[in-house]
Amino acid sequence: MTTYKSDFLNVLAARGFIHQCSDFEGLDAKLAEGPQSAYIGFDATAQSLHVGNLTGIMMLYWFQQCGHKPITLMGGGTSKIGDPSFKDEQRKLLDDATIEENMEHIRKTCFTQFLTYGDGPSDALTVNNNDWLAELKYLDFLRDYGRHFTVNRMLSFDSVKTRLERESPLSLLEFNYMVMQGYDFLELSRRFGTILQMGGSDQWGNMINGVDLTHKVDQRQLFVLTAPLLTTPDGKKMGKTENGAVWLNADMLSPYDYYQWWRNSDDALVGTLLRRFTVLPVEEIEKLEALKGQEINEAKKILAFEATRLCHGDQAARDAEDTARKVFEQGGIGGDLPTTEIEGETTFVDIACALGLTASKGEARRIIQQGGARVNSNAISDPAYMITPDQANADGVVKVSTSKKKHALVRFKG
RNA sequence: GGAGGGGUGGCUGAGCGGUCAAAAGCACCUGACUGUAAAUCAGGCGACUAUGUCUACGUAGGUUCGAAUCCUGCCCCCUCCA
Repeated sequence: MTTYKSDFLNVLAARGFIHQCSDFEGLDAKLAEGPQSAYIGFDATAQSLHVGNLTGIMMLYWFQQCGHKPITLMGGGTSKIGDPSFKDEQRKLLDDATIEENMEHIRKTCFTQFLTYGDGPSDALTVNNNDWLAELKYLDFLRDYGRHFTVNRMLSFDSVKTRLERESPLSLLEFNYMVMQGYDFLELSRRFGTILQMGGSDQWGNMINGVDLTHKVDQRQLFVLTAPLLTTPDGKKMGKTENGAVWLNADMLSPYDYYQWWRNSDDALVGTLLRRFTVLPVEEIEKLEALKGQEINEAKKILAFEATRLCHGDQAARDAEDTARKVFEQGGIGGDLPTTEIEGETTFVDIACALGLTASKGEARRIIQQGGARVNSNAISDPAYMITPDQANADGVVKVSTSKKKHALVRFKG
């Protein structure tokens, strides 16, 4: 493995974050000189970020750990456009209020868990690109910056090509996304002396535009660094659960579910995930990923615990781990399981639906027929099965399950 | 503005008057095998007050005993022409 002069690149290399860089030597030299600032852009299209964004957050985390200043750029302005990269369809446009609300929520619930914000030299900073994008004058912008972008080149990016090949319309608005993103980098370099933009490898095209633009306009050298996209061994994108994205915000995905998501990762990925999403020393990770067969479960437990700890804190991680152990290793009940209170008896079908274990009553019935339904760990087969107070344990709780992995609790009032 | 093609379930994509809640594939769900993994295999996959009812094939109407399928208006997309 190549050894760099800068701590940051060494850490990133050791932890599998490096895919491409516009200029390794140049960047390495800059970083070795002293504290620098780098940024990553985040969409404000939802109330929370998800594991897909976690690679970027971890890069900023290490950047800060190495004494540099990370900047989280919220795409308040660009979210009004929507990144068309590799998408088939035009995205829905969001209104300003929603974007504003999303940004605030993301900053509070996601970033502050991983980064230290403040005014110090290596404290993190959040900026909103709407601050400068919203004020651009169309004609001035075209004359000053538009002339540096050739359509010939813009058309050559893969992100655009997919759209064109599918004969799926790409509006001028969306086509401008990469121009805006390029301009962001220029703006940050002017405002904060930012020299580096990081991101996933799919962002390479968008990112490199900022380097070119700044070089042409300000004659300054900036850098981009991309991380390999996280994929399953068969090449699919990672980051989905049965209910959608793996959110970082506890309101949208409970720490227990978050823990479980990591706990269930693919064997082949455990090493990669440990490197990327925990802060355990690399030597320790090497030992863990050497485990074979069944033993690899131990590595997964550590992965799940550490990843949950980073995102939700020590206590939440312990609780999640505790619940998982009780439920899966002892066939019992844990406090982190979703719970609902009812009065009197109800059908299994109704309660499974109310708890969100199934999407509809029909699905609940189907699961009973298929043998996935359990009450207090005993399989049931009657579609009209009733949950009654006398099934409750000493704590007044009944466990209902709709598969081997989906459990919830029902508590009786009184 | 003109000519032609097209809009079908989460996606791809068949159907082109009844047997269509709509083929097939992907995705997803449950089970079996395992190790809370992968692969494989079996089954499932609109909703509900459930042998029935309701909603669904861009949208609004019409023809018909009966329409995703035929007709008309409107909206949107693609290709070409002006």
